[in-house]
Amino acid sequence: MSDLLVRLRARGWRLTSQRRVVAEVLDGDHVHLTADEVHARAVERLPEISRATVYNTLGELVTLGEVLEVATDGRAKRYDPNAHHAHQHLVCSGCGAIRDVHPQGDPLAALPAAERYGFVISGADITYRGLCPDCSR
Amino acid sequence: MSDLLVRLRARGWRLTSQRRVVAEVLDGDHVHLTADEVHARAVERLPEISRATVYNTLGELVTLGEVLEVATDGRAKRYDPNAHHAHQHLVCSGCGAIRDVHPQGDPLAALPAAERYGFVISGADITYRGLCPDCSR
DNA sequence: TATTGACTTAGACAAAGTCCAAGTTAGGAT
DNA sequence: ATCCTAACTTGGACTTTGTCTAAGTCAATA
Ligand SMILES: [Mn+2]
Ligand SMILES: [Mn+2]
Ligand SMILES: [Zn+2]
Ligand SMILES: [Zn+2]
Repeated sequence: MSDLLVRLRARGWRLTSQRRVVAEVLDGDHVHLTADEVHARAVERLPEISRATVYNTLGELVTLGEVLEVATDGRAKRYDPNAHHAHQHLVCSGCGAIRDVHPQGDPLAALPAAERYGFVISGADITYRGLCPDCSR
Repeated sequence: MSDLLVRLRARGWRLTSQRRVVAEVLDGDHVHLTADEVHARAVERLPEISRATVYNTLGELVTLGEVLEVATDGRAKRYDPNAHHAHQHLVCSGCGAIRDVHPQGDPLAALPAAERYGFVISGADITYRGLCPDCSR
């Protein structure tokens, strides 16, 4: 059983086949699937799984901090299992490919107090945009 | 007539009452309205204006580079008339308020070549997140 | 003021996501 | 091992956000 499922069990989650399959589909690096993509892959392993359950499970994983929601374009949200390692995203404007990146330094340092409008700032999300090797040829 | 309408006229646009109203609604600083918000305000001035025209006009303004599309959350896109002055955004996680901010330095400098995966990078969008003075009380 | 192609409109359609009542089941209790 | 039940899942209705089209309107030129 994956570390994720162990943590979920420890939080009182029932380990249903549906939740196992969603967790399996989200395993890996540079994974940024939409809810419908998660559903399509889950259906391959568990044909009767419903869209509602995929949305429910993804939402619960986000609430628990096990998965990040990433909005890279104006389209569907993407779900990112790499939640325990702070990172930013590099997105191809041609094909939509997404890579995890780790810029140097603290992005908050670039924002002077005079530009903070009295906000208590908690973080910054950076989306680098460009063309991947395939799309720039 | 506003500078924007002059520029549109110079590009061969017909200056319809609908387009004037959309341009008026988008005037101002820190303006980041959704398409439906633009429509609601436009209807106050021109009751018969349709949703389709608001979407069409916003899309045209974006194509012409007169308005920016901003996706700060996973919800509706926001339309930003401050397109001729590069800037980033500070968003309140409580109420959704958005401020334009101007961080120092070049955000691309923080991304080492080893983290670029062969992409030709064209820019970076930064969303600072936090709580506004009202929401942090 | 007549003409006409650009523009606008209402509403159908689509994509992404939420919600609910009814049925199923994981896991603790016996 | 079986029972029990709160937690979970399901299909489908519904909502929000956005796109598209056919038919009607009108801004700009002559
Ligand atoms: Mn990621
Ligand atoms: Mn802005
Ligand atoms: Zn690409
Ligand atoms: Zn606020």
